[in-house]
Amino acid sequence: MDFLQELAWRNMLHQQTPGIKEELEKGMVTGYIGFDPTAPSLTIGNFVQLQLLKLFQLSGHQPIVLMGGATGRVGDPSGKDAERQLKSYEEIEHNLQFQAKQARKFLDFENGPNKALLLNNYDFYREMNVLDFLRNVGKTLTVNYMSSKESVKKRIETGISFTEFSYQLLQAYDFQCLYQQYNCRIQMGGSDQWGNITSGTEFIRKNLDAKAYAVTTPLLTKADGTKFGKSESGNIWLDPELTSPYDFYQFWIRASDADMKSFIRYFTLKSKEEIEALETDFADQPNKLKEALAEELTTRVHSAEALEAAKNVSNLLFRKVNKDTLLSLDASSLETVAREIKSFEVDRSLIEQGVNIGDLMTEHTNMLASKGEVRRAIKGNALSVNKDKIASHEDRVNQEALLHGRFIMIENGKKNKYIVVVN
RNA sequence: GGGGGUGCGCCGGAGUUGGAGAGCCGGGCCAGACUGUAAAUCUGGUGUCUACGACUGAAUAGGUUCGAAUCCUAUCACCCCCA
Repeated sequence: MDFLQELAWRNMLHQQTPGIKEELEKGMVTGYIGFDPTAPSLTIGNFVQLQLLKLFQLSGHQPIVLMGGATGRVGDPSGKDAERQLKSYEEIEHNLQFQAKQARKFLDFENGPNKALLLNNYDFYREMNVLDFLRNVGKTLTVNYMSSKESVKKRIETGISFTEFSYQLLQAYDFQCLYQQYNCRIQMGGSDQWGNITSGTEFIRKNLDAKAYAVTTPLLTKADGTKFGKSESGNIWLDPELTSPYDFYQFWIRASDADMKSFIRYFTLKSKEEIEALETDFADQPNKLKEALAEELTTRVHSAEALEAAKNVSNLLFRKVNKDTLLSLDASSLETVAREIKSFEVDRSLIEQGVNIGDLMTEHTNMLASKGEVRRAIKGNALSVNKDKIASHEDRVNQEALLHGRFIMIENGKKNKYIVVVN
């Protein structure tokens, strides 16, 4: 596999520095991508970067995952129109541990001369004091050069702290350290990182009198212009506690047709031939492509078992949708559904006494935020209990609604489904 | 340090010369219909509640007034000009 060709046909090649093709053809090269631990988990946005490292490794090169223990403490101004809120050291350390664990799943850290490495850039600064920094790092670039970077220019009007302004120095020095300590020649990333990355190649050129290279991928955008990686309910995380495997699977199934063309090439490890075959069928069977994508990614990010559960639940909830099939489900199937979708536990006595539908959905669970929302949903014919539409906000739910003596399925519209579990 | 301005719904805009605001337009978002769990289109909705009604609401806290988003005082945030 040729790394650059692979990126090219996947439409993942945005910018590259000259000479990189020749460098990669010489043999195994080491390259890295940095990840700042500003969130408790990686997202599918970060997954694109992991995918890039994966393809790099599959091409016979050595990937480095560089966790931003240092840079995360400072904050990258790229793509932000306002100053970031600093995270506490404890939070950053906690996030870093979690993200590092996640990243380990996607690359081969065990075998071969090109086995992946996981490093923390805090190690580069542990022994450094502020004077060392100013003399050894800060002297490399002029403020003029740094100010010409897009990430800084955009903030000149609205303001940028010295802290965030310095960020590119840290990232550039990272690259220099990796070059010296690990012979790392390439830095990759999203196209928004181009400025930071080229600061790094500049460092290596000036301080080491050596040549380093950069490759970036186009930032993934959605057909409707909204940011990739966010659903209406927020980020899509790789952590199953934050985004359940079912929700993760559903994210791909529900994706817009128009986005499929880029998604399928960005996210799967399928061969060019397989992808082209799927794309040919796409017009007739758009859902087949979405399923293929959802299946591969759910397996890779979670597991085969998680995919199985997510698919089962999806089938139960979307394929066979009438009341009879719901009633025919056995208790263990419902148990599975309750684990995968949002479920709420309530006291048995509550249901035995009979509870108002609005109270149940707001006070006793938090399916909806207010009773006004419950009324509006009922008015819009959106609410149902066990597949029976709710006609009035005065309706009550009692033990007759219990399936197998302990489950109630409540739906708000086609997509928002909840299970109430009685105990 | 001095002077001026702005601040209401998730966002953008319009409007309010002390006299009716849960309140205009657009976007977003939610739901319904149609579909394929997609898009487009059409329809309804988008502060809270014990709901044909009531309550809260114009940055925050006070004040003047029969009546305040509008006037006054203080505070906060942002913007502009001068130094």
